Amino acid sequence: MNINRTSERRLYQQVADQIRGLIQSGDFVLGSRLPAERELAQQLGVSRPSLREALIALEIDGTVEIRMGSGIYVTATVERRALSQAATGESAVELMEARATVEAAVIGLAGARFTTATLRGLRLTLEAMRADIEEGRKPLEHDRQFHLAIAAQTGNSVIVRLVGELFDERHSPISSKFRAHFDTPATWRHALAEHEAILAALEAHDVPLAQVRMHAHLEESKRRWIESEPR
Amino acid sequence: MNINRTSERRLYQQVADQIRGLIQSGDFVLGSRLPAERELAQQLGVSRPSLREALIALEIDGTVEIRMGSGIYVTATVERRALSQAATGESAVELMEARATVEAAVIGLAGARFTTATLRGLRLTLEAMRADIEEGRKPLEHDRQFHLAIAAQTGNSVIVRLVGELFDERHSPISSKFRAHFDTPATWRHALAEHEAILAALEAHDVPLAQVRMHAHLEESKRRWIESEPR
DNA sequence: ACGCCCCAAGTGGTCAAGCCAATTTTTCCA
DNA sequence: TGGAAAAATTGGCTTGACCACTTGGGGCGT
Repeated sequence: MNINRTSERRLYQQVADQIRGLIQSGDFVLGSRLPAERELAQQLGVSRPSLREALIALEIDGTVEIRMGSGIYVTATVERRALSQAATGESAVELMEARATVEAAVIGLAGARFTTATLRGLRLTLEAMRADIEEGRKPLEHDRQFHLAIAAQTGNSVIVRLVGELFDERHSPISSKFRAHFDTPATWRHALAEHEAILAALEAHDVPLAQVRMHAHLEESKRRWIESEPR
Repeated sequence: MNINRTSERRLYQQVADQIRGLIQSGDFVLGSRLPAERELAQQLGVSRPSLREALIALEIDGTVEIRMGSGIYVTATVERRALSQAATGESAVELMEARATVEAAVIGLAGARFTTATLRGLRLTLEAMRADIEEGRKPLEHDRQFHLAIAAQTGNSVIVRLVGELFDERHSPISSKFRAHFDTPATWRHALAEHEAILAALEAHDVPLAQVRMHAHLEESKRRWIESEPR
């Protein structure tokens, strides 16, 4: 049907999205049973193992429930999940503003506690981030490590957990899935430059400047994220 | 290896958990490449298609990154997620210090946005809190309402959620169980007086003073909590 | 006529084997 | 010694087969 074999996305992702689209359009109704695997695979023009991979993705995100011997049942619709998100009223804007507020306060608390050794650790994290970018890898892990290392300087594991959770909400694979081209080497390079500016302020022991720069970094990250939202 | 073929869980879920366990135990290191699909399938005693289904689950939850022709790379560890869930590793001290940090930042953001009407609403909340105390009721709900009303002035529902979650952790039934006599009318009256001081600063439109007083309030609340800890 | 049991068909679960495409490594030649 | 090409290794996807569970229909007994 509509599988783009030249796409960089994995086939299971395309097939899963296609099924979500069929559910959203009403072709597959909430609570109803989908066509059997063999038939659905044929309809979508893929093999049964590939369809099964797509169904796993749909099972994980709660769209379908799979019952051996019985069938595949629609348990959630894209609209319902969108509604659920709308009900909490949380958006990317609010998440990033919350992060900016929290992490600016955190770096304010942590800023005076950095030593030469811990600053050096931050430096190494940024160098690892740079190496990731240059070698074509997503520097997500080292990005996260940078934010958590700053939070860790507070010596407060609740703060570390909060910063980690907020970071993960920003980067959850499920939320990122809807933004095909968001994180590019160019955007990662911007993020790295902003991290460098934060580190420079910490190295200068200028905590207020570090706060301003952390806040600016997260505002910029918000802007990059929002600009990539499909409209 | 350790696949339970009588288990009701799907094979891919068991295999995915097994791989998470290997990552957590250090057999597979963050950033490193896993054994190739064919080898890993053999090691775990499952077929390659079954392993691939497990890898999809791990890709979706961010544990691994899969690169065609290159390999499967560990991008997240279970330890970090375990750390994220650690309630036992966190103390009352850390929770209250985290609250102080976050809520001082929040009132800094919210402070300039109060109007006469919203300040009046805060006043009514404090009067309800006083009535609770005088009538022998725990003013917990109005205490919470006071903190959330301030957070609500930011217009950011993520911030409201964070403040609410941190408040609830402070007052969760499980954590409160260990402190049979912590909250007394005397301690509540102290808390109320501190809330009054915060409100006075907001009424004077003195946001920095409101921040200092919110911070002091939560430090005092920490002290009251810790003094009641059984030793 | 209704209820129960058994069997067959239809369903998902897992596997083996093969081939294609991308990446990495090794080898060969200039 | 370095670069290019070939080979090996990697993941991606397919075909086909068999196993296990569920459901529905038919037949038999009360």
